[in-house]
Amino acid sequence: MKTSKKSNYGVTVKGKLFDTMIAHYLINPDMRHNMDILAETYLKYSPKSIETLIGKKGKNQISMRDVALEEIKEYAAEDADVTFQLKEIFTSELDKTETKKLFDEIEIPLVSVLADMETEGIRLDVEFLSIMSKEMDIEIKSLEQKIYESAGEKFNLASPKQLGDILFDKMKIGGVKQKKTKTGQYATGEEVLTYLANDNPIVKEILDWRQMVKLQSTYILALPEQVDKKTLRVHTDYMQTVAATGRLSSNNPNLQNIPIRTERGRQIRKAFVARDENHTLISADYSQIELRIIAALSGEENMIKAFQDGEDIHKATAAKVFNVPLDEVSREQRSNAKTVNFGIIYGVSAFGLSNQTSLSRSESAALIEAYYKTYPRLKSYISEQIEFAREKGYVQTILGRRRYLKDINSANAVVRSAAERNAVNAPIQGSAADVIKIAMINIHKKLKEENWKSKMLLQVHDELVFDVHNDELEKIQPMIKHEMENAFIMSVPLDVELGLGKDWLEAH
DNA sequence: GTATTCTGG
DNA sequence: TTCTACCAGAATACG
Repeated sequence: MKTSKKSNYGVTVKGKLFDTMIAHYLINPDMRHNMDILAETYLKYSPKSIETLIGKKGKNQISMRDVALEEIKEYAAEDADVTFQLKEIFTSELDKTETKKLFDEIEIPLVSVLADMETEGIRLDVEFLSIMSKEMDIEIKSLEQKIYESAGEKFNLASPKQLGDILFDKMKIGGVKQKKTKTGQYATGEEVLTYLANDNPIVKEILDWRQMVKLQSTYILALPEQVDKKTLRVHTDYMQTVAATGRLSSNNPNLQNIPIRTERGRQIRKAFVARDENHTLISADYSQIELRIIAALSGEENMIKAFQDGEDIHKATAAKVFNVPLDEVSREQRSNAKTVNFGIIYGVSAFGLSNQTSLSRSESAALIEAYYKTYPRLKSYISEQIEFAREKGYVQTILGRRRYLKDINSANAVVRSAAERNAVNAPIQGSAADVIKIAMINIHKKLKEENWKSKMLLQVHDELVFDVHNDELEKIQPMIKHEMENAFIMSVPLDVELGLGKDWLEAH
């Protein structure tokens, strides 16, 4: 959402909406959707660019309100004309691609839902982050000392190039043959360093340093700068036409990648708090939504039954694949089954699986074979998706959202395989996006029509975060759960887990 | 502007 | 024989 339905000047847009970017996003999500490109592509016409009026992006760019009316006139009229011409074309294209319903009933209603969420924003405990920042600074400085001492010199730790030269040319860590990036310098990514962590203590220190600097620069220092002066809250911008699968994306700031996986990182979530002492955050999370969708779409009875019986799906998978009783599944077996379950969604290969687990390539191949024996319909579903893509040139979600795969018949095996993985992944990821969008629209409607005080604040792909007035705490929980679990009925039940707390860490 | 790295689902 | 997981955004270095 670049433009919000409610402007900051008290004007509320009414009536039927049509948005050429959203329309084109449904017609072909992989392409660009800005008006200039659309006009060139569909009207063979290059409109007067906005930059000729306000200058290029940057500090010298002026505001449209400072441009003379006479100059604006031509631009504005052309803008309206081009938009209208595109609308005529896209209306028939939506019909042709059978995405009209998706447009009218999901994407367009979602516009005002997102506008309200963006306008609402979420409160940030700036004081908390400031304390965290000071503690982090001390740890970072101390690690830098240690690292420079071990390296025998000072250098720019943030430069992967300099770091690679120090570690591999000077210190000879891990022997002579080291992985290089495509530009020829040493690879120093997380994967490489973790592999070498036991060779020299400096490696672990660098990993720690990297993590802390990341947290400091991307979150702890950056988030407080994004607090709005008027509302004292952070207002993310949801992009509705960026992710080719149908997901939303979030920026300025991105609130869809706030840390959670490491202990140090997840502390940052304590900074996202309820609006005041009369409110509580509720986080509502779809449990395993993508696996449930692939189970339903494939009609794989063994997997469907596991979900219907409310089993731990990774454990249940392990029991079947390794042929052991449910209560004798080891931690490692469950972990490996979990990796394959996720791998299926991404288009698993023996190589990829062996990279993600401690298994060798042949063990991985054997595991995948046992997996398909357990869930035979999954294997045929994957083949059917690829076959569908080859014939039609696209795949689709449960709501008919399309993704075109131009490389599906490519002679280049690498390119073709990537398209085949997309043929499997896009309907799964995209259908999950469809489901949560339906839930968001329905919940937003209820909150408005029934005059709830509580607000929906955030969406993180399979999670919704609400700022709930304490008076409504008991009543809202079953409502949220019901709306999310019944957004789209399939042969597999959807399951939503709720959590509450004064901050996002406690709620999640 | 591109490459690398790392954060999330 | 090779070397790939799917979808994003942000910070930083470097040419």
